[in-house]
Amino acid sequence: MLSNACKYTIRSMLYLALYTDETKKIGVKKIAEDLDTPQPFLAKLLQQLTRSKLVSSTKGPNGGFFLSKKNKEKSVWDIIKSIDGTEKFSQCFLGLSKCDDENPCPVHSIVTPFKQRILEDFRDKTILQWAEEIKKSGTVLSLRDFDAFKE
Amino acid sequence: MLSNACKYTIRSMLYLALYTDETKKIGVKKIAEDLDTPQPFLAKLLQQLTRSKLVSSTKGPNGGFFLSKKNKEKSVWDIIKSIDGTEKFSQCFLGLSKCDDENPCPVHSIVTPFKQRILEDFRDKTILQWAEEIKKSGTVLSLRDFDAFKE
DNA sequence: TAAGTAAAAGATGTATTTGTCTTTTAATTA
DNA sequence: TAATTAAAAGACAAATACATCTTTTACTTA
Repeated sequence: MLSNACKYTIRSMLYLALYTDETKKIGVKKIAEDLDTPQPFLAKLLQQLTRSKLVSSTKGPNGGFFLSKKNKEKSVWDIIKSIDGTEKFSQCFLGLSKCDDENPCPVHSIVTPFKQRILEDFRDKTILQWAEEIKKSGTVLSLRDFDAFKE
Repeated sequence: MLSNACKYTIRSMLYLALYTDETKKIGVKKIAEDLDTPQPFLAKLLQQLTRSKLVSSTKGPNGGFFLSKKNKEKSVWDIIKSIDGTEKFSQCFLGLSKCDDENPCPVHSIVTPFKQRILEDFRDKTILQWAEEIKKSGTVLSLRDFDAFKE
């Protein structure tokens, strides 16, 4: 459903929401290490998100990527739109060209409510809300053991 | 979630379940035309299914692909196992390496019941049952207008 | 203002998926 | 048994996703 690229970027956004702000930035190198993702690939993706105004960045010493207050109000859907596009979410799970309520594929009645439900979360919740849920539930964004505030 | 290859083969299996049996076979050319799929690609896939004993075939005049009674008792899960493999269905939707009931990702509680529900259908229903549902609901397997019994 | 740092940009490389083409093998039937 | 038909098999080609490397630009700070 989501490409690797998109999963990397969603995880990065959640990571950045948790550990950065206007005064605390983190470089790609550390992000990629902490999240256990390919570094140059992630750099490209973050640059793309920066162009789409979903992520903020500054160059030079003490520079890096971070999420501004505004950035944290963006949705996961915004990320998906920027990286993968949204076609997959409107297509039939079995690839039928004509699949709707009148002409349902065999899994239509299972897939449709799921899509609606997950799209609600993707569209209506902010990155910040997601990040707060993660903090509460103790979810780990990577198998690697990292300390976001370590040098 | 499913590759094109897998979607093509599932549709083909349903098509074969509806329109073929030991006495009525159909060649790739017609199947590909009717389902609007790339012909040589579908041929490869059907050959693979034949090797996996999910589809039956005979060469020569009046030959072609068909589903035997036994073939029709197979599940969609068997097709997925043969074409895509099943890893995707056990992986976290957001790509987190550690995501389970104790350590849920933000969409875990939405995705898990969906997966369980759709896996039931994939595993427990037979191809024949799926095909019968399709016949009842009038679902179309392709945008193209085809007559399976036309020469 | 020079040195150092980190993102931006663009070229390049690799793997997988998707798709095609050609030759071979097996079955049918005239 | 020769001609025909259709699948089987394997080599090949294109597109996309995934990933890296190198150079340039911008910012900081000593």
